[in-house]
Amino acid sequence: MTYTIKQAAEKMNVTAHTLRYYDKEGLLPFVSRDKSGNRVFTEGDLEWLGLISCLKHTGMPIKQIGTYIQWCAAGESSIGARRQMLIEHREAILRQLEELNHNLEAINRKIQYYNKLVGVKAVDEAVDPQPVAAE
Amino acid sequence: MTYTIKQAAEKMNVTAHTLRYYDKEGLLPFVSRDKSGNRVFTEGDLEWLGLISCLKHTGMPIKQIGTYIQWCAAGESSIGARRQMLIEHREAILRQLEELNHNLEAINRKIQYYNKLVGVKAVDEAVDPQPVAAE
DNA sequence: CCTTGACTTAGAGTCAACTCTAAGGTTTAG
DNA sequence: CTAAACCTTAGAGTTGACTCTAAGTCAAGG
Repeated sequence: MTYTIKQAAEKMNVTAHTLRYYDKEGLLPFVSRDKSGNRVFTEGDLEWLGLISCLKHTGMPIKQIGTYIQWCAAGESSIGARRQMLIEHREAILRQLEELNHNLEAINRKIQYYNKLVGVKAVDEAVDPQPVAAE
Repeated sequence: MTYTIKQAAEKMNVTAHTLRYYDKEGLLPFVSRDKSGNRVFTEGDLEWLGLISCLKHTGMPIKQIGTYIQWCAAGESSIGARRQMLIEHREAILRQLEELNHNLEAINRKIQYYNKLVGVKAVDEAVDPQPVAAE
């Protein structure tokens, strides 16, 4: 079974415009065309889209995703480089997670502080209450 | 002890340009000026900057941070609204964390797959190895 | 045959968040 | 006294990632 650009876009939770933009940026070299020039997405292509979505949502810039995809298209000789890029990207994700958790704690403390002011009885999972900044 | 815009920017890991931009967007109503019109940052101001940084790094748009800060400046009557905003923001952070962890697992599987191809002996903490997409 | 609706392209427009420039003011060191 | 090194403003320019428009092609239904 294959998909039109609209159907593929729906499955990926983006617009057809966005998929065309990705194609223009070199992210979709694997997508083929039918006799009248329209893009045809296969199940395998949707897996590629899933990978792109994964990299995008972890903060990799479109250009770098393009580089990665081009490396994939270039074949086995690029496996070392691809592996290295993903390892560095994993480091970036771990730093994001750390920062996000740290900031979440600060927000939690602030909410706790507001809960006290407003007189709410321990509704949320609390950390020890100390405001991040004055006010 | 007080700080110039450059020193405050350094402490916050942004440029002085960025702090002026934040001021223009209404994020720094608390910062006062010296007799010749230059911004003077107090220790308390740096705490505010810390809060702004926290909200920014968890994905809150500048405009919304502006709204929050204006609410703070408006006094006690806005405590309920501020609390509500932070509670909703916490939900957004938790969703981000969930997605980030999910995508991290996919990246880990892909790295494991490359490790096998490249013949590396279990260097990293592995999840069960399955590639995200073909190739 | 003709309209409807999906697709195509090149290229322009939008938005957030900076990032920088120009032109000028003030304070300190030589 | 003046040059360096800060600061100020208004406003223009950049970047990344879309987002949309215009003009056109193509296949199916009435």
